Amino acid sequence: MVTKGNAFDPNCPTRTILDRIGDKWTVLVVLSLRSGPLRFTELRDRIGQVAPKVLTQTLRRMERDGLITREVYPEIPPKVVYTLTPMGASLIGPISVITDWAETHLPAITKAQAAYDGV
Amino acid sequence: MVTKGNAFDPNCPTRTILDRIGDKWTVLVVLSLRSGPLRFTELRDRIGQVAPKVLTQTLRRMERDGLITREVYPEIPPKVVYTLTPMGASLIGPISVITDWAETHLPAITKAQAAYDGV
DNA sequence: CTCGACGGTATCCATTGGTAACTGGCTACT
DNA sequence: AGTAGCCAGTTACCAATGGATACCGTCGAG
Repeated sequence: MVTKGNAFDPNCPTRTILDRIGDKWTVLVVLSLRSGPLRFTELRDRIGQVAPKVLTQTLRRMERDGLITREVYPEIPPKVVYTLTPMGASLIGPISVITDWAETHLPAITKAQAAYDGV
Repeated sequence: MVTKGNAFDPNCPTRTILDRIGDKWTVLVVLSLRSGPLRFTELRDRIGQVAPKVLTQTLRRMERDGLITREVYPEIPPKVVYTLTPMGASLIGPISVITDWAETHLPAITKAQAAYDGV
């Protein structure tokens, strides 16, 4: 019944992960780093409208979770390079499944919303 | 190739969906309704520590998105039944991919966190 | 001597997530 | 008669989070 590693358990493993996946920027960082390491500002530019504070938070959390590595080159001007770890890269597949679903169903969702709001 | 329906576009379809998937309770609702329709309190009990206000918000949003249907029986005491739509049910697959990933990698993540915090 | 590159902080405000208490109509118990 | 309880929420309120804007230090270039 229900799930194995039970999503309904407050201490549930899955919840922890979903909080990451669901995070607005984590997914974008993973996709951005897919084709190779990037520096802070490169990520910033690539992702778009993300505040530096928020990007920093996201990257720190991802580093803590072992999804990316952060390498600092003590040069001037500073250089920091972010790279996907193998575990981080392994997220690309699952993420793609979700984005595919999203692209497939978005028209239906938009339609449903319009219908609901119209009523 | 980056994405098609580009996740970096602020008006991106994928972002809209990820906001739902990432929502703390939506996933739990989908999984709860997987095996059949449920009433409000049944959902509440099944999911656990969710405040009624928050559950209501979640359900309304899901209804608007066309993921569930809400049927009201004007009885006393009231009866409201929530059911997955076909579109809602089609989310089970993608969600499972994520939860599988989560269960597989959780040990590694926990370890990474411990290592990071230890430093 | 001022400017810009880089990788961030500091400060502040708005939105959201969440808690606790209450509603209303009816029935069942005492 | 009074009281308690069921269901499906709502209301009022508070804390945490997300995000915009501005600023920092160090250095070389002009």
